[in-house]
Amino acid sequence: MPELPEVETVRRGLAQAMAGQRIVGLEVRRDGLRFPFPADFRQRLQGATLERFERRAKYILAYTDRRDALLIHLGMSGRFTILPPTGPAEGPTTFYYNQAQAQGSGAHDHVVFDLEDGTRVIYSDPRRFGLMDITPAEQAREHRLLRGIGVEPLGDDFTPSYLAERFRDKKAPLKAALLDQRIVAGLGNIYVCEALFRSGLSPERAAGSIVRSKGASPQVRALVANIRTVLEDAIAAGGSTLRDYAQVNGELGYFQHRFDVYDREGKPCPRPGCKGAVERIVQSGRSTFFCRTCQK
DNA sequence: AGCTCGACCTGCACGC
DNA sequence: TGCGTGCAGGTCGAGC
Repeated sequence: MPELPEVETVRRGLAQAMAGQRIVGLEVRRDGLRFPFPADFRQRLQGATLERFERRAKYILAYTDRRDALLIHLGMSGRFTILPPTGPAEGPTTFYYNQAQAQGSGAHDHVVFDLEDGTRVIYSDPRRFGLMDITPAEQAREHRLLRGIGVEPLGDDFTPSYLAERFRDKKAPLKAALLDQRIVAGLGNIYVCEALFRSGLSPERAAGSIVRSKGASPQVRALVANIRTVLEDAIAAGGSTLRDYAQVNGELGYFQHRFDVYDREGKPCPRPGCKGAVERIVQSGRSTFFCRTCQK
């Protein structure tokens, strides 16, 4: 699922449902996801109050009143489902989580949080590429998985001169360079394709080739601007969808979004006046979608 | 040092 | 219907 905009949408949804609340029950149904859960994982979270939710790259950091941070990555297929209490309409202490039953499955529900107000939050992840870890809050941003990650593309440090510096002399194709989390944090396969399309840049082109000897070229500037807007647009779409969608079935993360090129192989190029078609190629083992006519 | 690729998992869409 | 194949929004670490 998740690239930066989806993770940000999930972060906001979790904060809305969980911040300020105590975890009164925590069920951990397997040994781990991508990595084993720490031995004291459950003990450190059970009874703790969740204070605030941050995002770094595609990671979510949930800080507790015990000076811990719960580190979460959704991998490819991680999802959170929020089930508001539907009781106690039918009884003083009974809460019905019938939405979960309506959705069936549950086979991949790995971690279940029960909060003091009766909300239940379920993490499910069929492929189990996601991860959760618990770490002291002060060191959370220096966690081994976060150390070395590049700048936030929506932050002040993501500038044309930064990108030019990191791309200079780089022979890897633009596609691979933008997927490299050590350079820019949070881009994934979809938004790299989309940002390159908006910029009119070929994903096959060497990253260093858009850098002028002096520094940031117009192409670098355009790419930086387009990366920002493609992410902001997606967050806006997720945010607007979040309200309705989360009310319908409690799920956070996926939302309806139109892409210009991603997963549109063979379709006409959406650029007005362009006669080209969207092409699919494979770069470092992953699909790239682009229009050869307008992306140079 | 920089880059590519396999590995980690399950589910789903497709063609035969 | 069943089976094999290829594909999926990520990323770590081995190996060139």
